[in-house]
Amino acid sequence: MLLQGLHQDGRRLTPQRKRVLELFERLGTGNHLSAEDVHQQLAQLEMKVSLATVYRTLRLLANMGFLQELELSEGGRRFELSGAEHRDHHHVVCIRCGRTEEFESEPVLLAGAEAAKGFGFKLIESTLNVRAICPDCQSKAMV
Amino acid sequence: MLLQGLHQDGRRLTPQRKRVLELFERLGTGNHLSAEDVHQQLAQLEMKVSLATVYRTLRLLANMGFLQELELSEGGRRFELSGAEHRDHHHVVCIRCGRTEEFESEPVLLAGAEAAKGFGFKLIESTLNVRAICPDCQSKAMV
DNA sequence: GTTTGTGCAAATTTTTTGCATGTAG
DNA sequence: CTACATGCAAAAAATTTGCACAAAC
Repeated sequence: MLLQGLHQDGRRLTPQRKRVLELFERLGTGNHLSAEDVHQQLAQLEMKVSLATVYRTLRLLANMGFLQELELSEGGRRFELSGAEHRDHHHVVCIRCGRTEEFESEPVLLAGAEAAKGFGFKLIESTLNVRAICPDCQSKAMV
Repeated sequence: MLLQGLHQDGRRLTPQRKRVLELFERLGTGNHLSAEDVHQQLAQLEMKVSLATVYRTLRLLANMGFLQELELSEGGRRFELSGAEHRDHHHVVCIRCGRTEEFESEPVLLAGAEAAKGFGFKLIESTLNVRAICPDCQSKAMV
């Protein structure tokens, strides 16, 4: 899968690229790694990859859709494996307590795909973020 | 509003903080500014604020909820005004160059509202984030 | 063999911080 | 008055890049 994607664009499958992707797969979804994290984790596994290459590889894998770039809070961008579970799922988040519920919606995906197409963009994925207040927080006193 | 929020935490309303927030309000929707952008725009308006203070202020305003940090752009974080006047518009973001297009979609809003309702949440706003690759970046080499 | 990729170190870009001075409350 | 905030410049992070060498195809 990685191999085909690479060859399709005249790119090469190197040990470094395999290592980076394998690291994410080994950790599973839900792990948010910065470039520095990836570099250090690989070093600990005796599979050194230079930091510059980590950066280049993260960008490559994200562009190819294997990884997903996340919102960066403090200190750098983070990436996670884009697994089926987290793809195209949407979130309802309580802005008070952070409680999060997930849902799916075909119309939303469709709208996202059409919007991308309308601007000439190549779609990767779309996520709807609904900011709301959960039942518990609604019944609590306003601050 | 800004004043109250600040005083509540023992903070002060300075001209600099007012200027940064006013800049976002003046530009209105559809503006995703990096710290550097804010700094330059204010300079052009003869309302200089040091870059260090811009960074400090963006973080403050985002924490207070006046600004919202956006996901996914190369070369720095971006902020936009959050609030009733500018809610419910969606973004198509190029994951490589950060180019962002906005759009609206009734079905998306509907889906968000229904999802919130389904979980018993009280809706505040919803934003669809579409990750994609823009035409320019599709044609550029990746290394 | 080509052509692409890597490592290294240096260069850039982005963000934070220490400190003296200024100022809102 | 007295915290808190600003500006400046320097420091620290984060990311990119030039180039010689290595290696995938």
